[in-house]
Amino acid sequence: METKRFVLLDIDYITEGDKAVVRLFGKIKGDEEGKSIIVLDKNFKPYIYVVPRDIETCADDVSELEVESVEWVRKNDNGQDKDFLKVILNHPQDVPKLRDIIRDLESVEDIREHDIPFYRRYLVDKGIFPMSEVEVDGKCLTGNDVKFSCEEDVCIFQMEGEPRPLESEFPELKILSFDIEVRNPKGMPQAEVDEIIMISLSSNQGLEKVISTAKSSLDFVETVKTEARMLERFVEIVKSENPDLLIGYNSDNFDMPYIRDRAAKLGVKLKLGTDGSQLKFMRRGFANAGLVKGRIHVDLYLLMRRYLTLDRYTLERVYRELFGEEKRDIPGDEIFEYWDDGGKKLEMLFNYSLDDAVAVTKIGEKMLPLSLELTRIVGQPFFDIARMTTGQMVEWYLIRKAYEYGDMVPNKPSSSQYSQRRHKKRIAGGYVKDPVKGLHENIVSFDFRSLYPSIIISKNVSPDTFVEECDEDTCHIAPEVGHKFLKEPVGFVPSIIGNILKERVRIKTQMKASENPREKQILDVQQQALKRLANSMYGVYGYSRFRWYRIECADAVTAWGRDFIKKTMKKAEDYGFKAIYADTDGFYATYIEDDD
DNA sequence: GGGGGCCGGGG
DNA sequence: GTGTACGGCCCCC
Repeated sequence: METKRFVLLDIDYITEGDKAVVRLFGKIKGDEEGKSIIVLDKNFKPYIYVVPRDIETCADDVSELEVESVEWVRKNDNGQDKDFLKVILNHPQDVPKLRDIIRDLESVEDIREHDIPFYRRYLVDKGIFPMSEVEVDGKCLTGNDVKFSCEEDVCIFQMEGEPRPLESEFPELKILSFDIEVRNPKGMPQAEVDEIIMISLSSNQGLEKVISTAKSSLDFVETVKTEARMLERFVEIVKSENPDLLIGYNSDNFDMPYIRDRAAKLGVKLKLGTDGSQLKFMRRGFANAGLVKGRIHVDLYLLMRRYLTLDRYTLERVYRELFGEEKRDIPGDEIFEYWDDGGKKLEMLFNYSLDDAVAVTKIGEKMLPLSLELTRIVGQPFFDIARMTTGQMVEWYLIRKAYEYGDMVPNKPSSSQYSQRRHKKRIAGGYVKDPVKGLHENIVSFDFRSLYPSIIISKNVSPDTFVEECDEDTCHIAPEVGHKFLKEPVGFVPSIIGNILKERVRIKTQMKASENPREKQILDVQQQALKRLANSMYGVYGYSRFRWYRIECADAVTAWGRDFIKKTMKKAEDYGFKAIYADTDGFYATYIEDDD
């Protein structure tokens, strides 16, 4: 038996025979530092919970079906302990196959936790976190024992027992950015006819390169004979650089699909994965996501839309916002002219293209740490986190916490519940005072951005403490709307926000005490991530798609918020401030100086 | 006023 | 993949 320690980069599962095998993709720590590893776990089974009408009949009925086994469990469901059946299935794909049959059984009232992807279930149940270190016992496999074709220098490891999470430093990650240019003389590029003319690459460890079919005296340009060869070189460089993160700008929507289409046309295999697999795509609603196994493809465009508030999100605009300097730009419809020119203008095009890749690396270095910390806190793969809304992150964080607390996760709304929620009269939002016109001096701002989390904690606003009938002794009663929340016990969401805020205070203290600048910086990002999470937590009550949706909770929080902001403004006026403008989580006031 | 359709980024 | 998901704006009735 051997032990391996690695940074968990990604996770998925494959099927061997009729069994699911979980694969943990990582980068080894300690001996063999930096080498890629794929850890196989054959011993995790999918399951769902069943709410029985009559538990014994129900257990019999379910056992008749093609299931692995049935267990009786007791779990807390929205504040009450109840009996459930845990139905363990043979394969993850049996879940969608069998859940409707199970739900329709006469002895079954409902099914729960039936739509949690297998790899996410694994991360939650095993208590391990992507971008953190994990330790496993087991043995190395040779190529013949492995069912997928893999590069020979990747360690394939058969796990035995349980993975162990380790307290770990923030890992040093290798970033490789890429950007393609296309010769499109007419309209937007069409992969059917418009060739890729260059691929630019930039890493956070100094690589700066442009691969192209054109010759150049510029030393960062590598010339290849054909476009097919260019794509092959791209794959070779990705493999030899072996980055943890592959990043682009709008690459989910443009670069990745374009590379795929051209490669298909030219007969080039894009074996970019550490397991030797080809570039894949995942449907994600309105956008597909480019997937490279064992590395994490991140599209910065999506992240910038989330983190920055701008009128536009072009690479140039984002770069200017973050670094305060202009980046040169060639309009897309002129690129072919620069290419065809072959001289000075082509040289400009090479520089521009490399600049784009370098800018992506710089933006990534600045903006990725926050998402990486959120990954370590929420505990879902970085690939997913980078494509989630904050609301979804909150939900997955709560799912993990529900498991830790022994709580049953609420179901997602059915489509009819969803449209009911959407059509309910919108709740009153934050307090808004229209601005007083004019130019004001001596402005002070009062910021209550953390107001909602504090209200949720102090008023114990949670779906499991919400009650219809109650008096002021045992309940907090919201102003205006009158919703009631038990003072005791502490609700699920208030308890979690309380822990987040406590943890944040601990990290801030540690940060202030730290002498190490790198550590200080990491701790600072950690506390920012916790703040973000705490401040987004309120959203789960008011967003119609969420499992913990409870409009009365959202309604009560904003009611207490308005109450609080108005009282504070009143207080401020007593001290000589005059409110000019207020909106939800803060207000601006001028200080009226005494004339005497 | 609310439902449907389109767009964002990329070249 | 234990899927199929955004939010803002414009137009139109």
